[in-house]
Amino acid sequence: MGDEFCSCDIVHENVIEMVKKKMPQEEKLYDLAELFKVFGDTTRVKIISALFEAEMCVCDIAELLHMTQSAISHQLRVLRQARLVKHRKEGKVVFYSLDDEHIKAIFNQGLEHILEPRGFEYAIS
Amino acid sequence: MGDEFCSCDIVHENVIEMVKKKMPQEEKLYDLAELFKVFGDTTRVKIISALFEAEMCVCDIAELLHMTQSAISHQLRVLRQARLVKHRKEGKVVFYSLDDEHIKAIFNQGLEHILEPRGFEYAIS
DNA sequence: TGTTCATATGAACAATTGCTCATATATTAA
DNA sequence: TTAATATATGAGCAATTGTTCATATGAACA
Repeated sequence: MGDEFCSCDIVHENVIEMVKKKMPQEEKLYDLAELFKVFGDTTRVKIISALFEAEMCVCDIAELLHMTQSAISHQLRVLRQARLVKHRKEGKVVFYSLDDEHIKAIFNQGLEHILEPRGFEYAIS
Repeated sequence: MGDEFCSCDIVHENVIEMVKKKMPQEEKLYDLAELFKVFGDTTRVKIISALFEAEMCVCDIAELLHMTQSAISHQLRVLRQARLVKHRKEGKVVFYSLDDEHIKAIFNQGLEHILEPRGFEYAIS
């Protein structure tokens, strides 16, 4: 009532209060969204999927995905900043690999969801 | 060598071939990225986090998050299309709730990752 | 029927994002 | 040092995204 965000009168104040108390800190939810954002790009998912199988250098990944070295390097930077990949230098060549087991877990959970026999369509038309 | 995407000579063909064979279908990876993309927005994460606690109507969510009814409604549409939320009508009021258990799983995996005592910073600066 | 109200939706706009291109950095070898 | 090469990075641009605003839809009720 008289609220500046919603003109509705039907507001369940008790529910809102309860949820407000139970919800994680705003900052935590922000960080969570930032993490998922990193996974929310086809190129990055492909890179992660590739590194899931083997350590690879920038050049290998570019060739594998048929993309430019620059594009791959830019995305690897994002993955590095999110600490999802590690890198190891060997002369001029930089080898990338997955940083930890969490990625596999998150990744596989997502895959299960996708593969569920429910006729999903993520068309954001 | 002579590749159109990378000017490097150091390409590990055997690794690339191996990875290429093992990687999931391109389409699956695309769908996976689309799923994560839905989780990759603060507003949507907040909505999911709220519905994690209780079923709520559009108006409740708008008030809880201090956002307009329109903004919330638009985001609920995205969540609906990704089949992450269900809705139930009761007169003029539409109640939303989480669609299934997978969300909790994916969500919590992400939180664990975030909460790991490693000094994470997802600053995409 | 017409009015009220909860929600949905289309258009427009600003902010963000992912790529390309050019160039910088860093390492190796001559 | 200079040349060659693997990777990194900044600027610019097109495409995408999230919000606002105005309006449409649909349900309850006088």
